[in-house]
Amino acid sequence: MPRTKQFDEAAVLTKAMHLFWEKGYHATSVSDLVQALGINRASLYDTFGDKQQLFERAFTEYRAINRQRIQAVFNQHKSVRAGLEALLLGSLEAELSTEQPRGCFAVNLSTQVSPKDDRLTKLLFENQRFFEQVFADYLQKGVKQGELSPTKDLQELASYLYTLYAGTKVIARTHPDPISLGGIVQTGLHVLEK
Amino acid sequence: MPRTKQFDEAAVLTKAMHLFWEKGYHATSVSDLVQALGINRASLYDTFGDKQQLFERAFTEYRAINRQRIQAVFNQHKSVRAGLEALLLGSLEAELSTEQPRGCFAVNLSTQVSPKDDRLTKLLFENQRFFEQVFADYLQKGVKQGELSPTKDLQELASYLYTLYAGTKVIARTHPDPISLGGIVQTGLHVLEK
DNA sequence: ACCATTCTGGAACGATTGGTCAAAAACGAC
DNA sequence: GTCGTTTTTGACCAATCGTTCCAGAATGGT
Repeated sequence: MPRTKQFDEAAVLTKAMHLFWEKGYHATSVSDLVQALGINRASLYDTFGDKQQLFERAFTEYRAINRQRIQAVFNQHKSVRAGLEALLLGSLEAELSTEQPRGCFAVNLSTQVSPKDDRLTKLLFENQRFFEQVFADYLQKGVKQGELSPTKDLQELASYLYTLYAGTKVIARTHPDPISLGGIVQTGLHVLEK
Repeated sequence: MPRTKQFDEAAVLTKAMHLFWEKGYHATSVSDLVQALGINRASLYDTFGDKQQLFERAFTEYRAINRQRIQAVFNQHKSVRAGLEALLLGSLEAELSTEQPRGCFAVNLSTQVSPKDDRLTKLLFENQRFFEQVFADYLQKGVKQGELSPTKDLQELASYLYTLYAGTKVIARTHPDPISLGGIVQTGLHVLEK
């Protein structure tokens, strides 16, 4: 009966994601959001509830996008080593583009959330475990292909790769130098060798 | 003529450091500080200027302490590999103690500071470069001892080690599991092998 | 044309933010 | 003790925070 939605909710959510991603939760005010999203203050509260809920939806959105992106990169490469390189180096190129905030939303959040905040801490840990599993599955493919030695502890290797990923994301925020980061990735991936 | 200082400025600064370290800049209010430091609001402003200056002094304090700690660990171990293990694993034990905030103040700050904040970004990059140099010097010692192959690019290795350090500090914040982290460190240090 | 509903602009809410000020209390020198 | 200086104190400031509300403009279905 009534009128249709005026604004694209998904597009607005993406804008919110970028803001929170770049500035973090506390440094992003509702006024900042209203201005950046281009919708009215009341519409924001009507659509998303409150700041906290908007933040969580934005983060959830990020997780979905990031998951999709990583799996796409993996599927594009037959060689596991090449896939991991592409993931770590390809996302580094993204750091240099101005359209996207630097670093990884989830990694940023890990250092911003209080360890006492059980809800978000748990969410972050689940996120970490999920990506470790994605890494582990991908490594398993490498073993089957004969690219990786079957004697390796894949779970441990996967945890290590996530740590390496997080580390590169941290230093990419303050100094996204492709040359330096490229060397780091090459060094870090030496552990894949038999 | 005047009177002597009423409170221990260094001790107060340490408390401020812990607060900022744990909660970050924006999430720490001046009221939080006043309560935690045990001094009056006006005394805080009289002694440290404003919130920003207090934060920078607290971070500077952290850098000094952390630098001292790292160099002390290195000096305690003849083997470079053992020294690096002790640094990465030893500080992990610190994560479990409740007296100290989790993670690394500098790493946390890297993901919290806006890349547009030239002042702090530069400070963080200097901090990174400094530790990379400490790592490189230590690795050099390993080469002289015959522990490391002289063919290695020590600067690149040092950058990698800082990245590994940062990564472990990130995941230590949400899930400081010594077993998992121990495995990650062992895996990450395989790159030291000739 | 009308109604239902959604969005807009703005004002206003109490709470909290970072920061200030004048007065009082605490001290060292004499 | 008394004076002079400085720290400490608690009240206080304007600004901003997240949030709510409402009257009117805008729009789609019937």
